[in-house]
Amino acid sequence: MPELPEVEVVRAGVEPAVTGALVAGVEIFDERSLRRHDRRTGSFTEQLTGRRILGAVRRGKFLWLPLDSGRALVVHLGMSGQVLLRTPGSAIDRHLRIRLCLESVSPQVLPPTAWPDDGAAGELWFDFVDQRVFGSLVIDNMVPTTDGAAGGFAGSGAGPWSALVPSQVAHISRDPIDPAFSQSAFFAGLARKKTGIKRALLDQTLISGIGNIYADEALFAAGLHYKTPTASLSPAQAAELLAALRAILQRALGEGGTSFDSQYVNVNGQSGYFAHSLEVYGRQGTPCSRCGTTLVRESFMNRGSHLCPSCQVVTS
DNA sequence: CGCGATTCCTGGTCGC
DNA sequence: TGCGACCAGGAATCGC
Repeated sequence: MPELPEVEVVRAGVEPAVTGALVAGVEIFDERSLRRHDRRTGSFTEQLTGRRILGAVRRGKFLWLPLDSGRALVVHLGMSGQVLLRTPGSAIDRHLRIRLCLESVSPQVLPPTAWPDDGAAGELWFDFVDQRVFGSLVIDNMVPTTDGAAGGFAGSGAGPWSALVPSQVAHISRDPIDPAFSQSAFFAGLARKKTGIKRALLDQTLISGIGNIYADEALFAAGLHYKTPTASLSPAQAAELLAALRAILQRALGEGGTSFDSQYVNVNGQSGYFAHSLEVYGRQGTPCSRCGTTLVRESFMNRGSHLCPSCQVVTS
């Protein structure tokens, strides 16, 4: 389940390989991965073929590649999406949905597993692989950010596209490790909403990049029950929750993200290690690391919520 | 207007 | 052993 750390691993992996590359061709193996593309502005293939990629940017779980046309290729991994960089001639993945054929890529910026060892220098496959087809690729127009800051995290890249964001991403809030994230707006939003804290964390409009795994982990770290009304949080509790979110996202990022199986991998097909560091997610039936109480898994919002019934109780 | 339920989708797993 | 039911969940959309 790719969340912010997993998407950032993908962004950092593709950035050096795609920046400056020319899209020489597009192969569509499954139209469902283009479900969110608005065809009224032109076909996906027409708007991508012949364009040059200028960088790789991420906000929350959304990734986009600005194009020299002024638009951007927006990538969302959904539940099971992967981006794999491959040398032409590699075996076809079972769940390959869309392939971009890239040209004029300097061999020295390719990941080691994509180094060409024959006459294919400068050519690279950008494979969008997605088993459950919840992810999507779209070509979108760019709009200015409301605060004038960068649209998202772009690594070492910058350009005229920096203070722009794809229109399909504009309604998503900044994520908590974005330098332009507004703490005051986050706290004000918590005070204004009339809903439970986990629902607010998963709703990407107040804060972005958080999914089911890191929501459960952060709520455990902050000692909060998932149903705690957002408006009931004290300033100290809200600050502690935000600090917990940042700490967990940064730690997961440092470990290459969370992988349970081959469903989430980096652009070279390798798994991250954060699954070993999870305190509550998937650990129902085992003792809480803080108090020893048996952890439980409850059904909430049609998904699992993992928590310690002693450390995490509704306070109001 | 905003919250919360529904929908999209596949493959692994479980029970009969 | 085989087959059907069920579960995992990000985010747009719809209904109330």
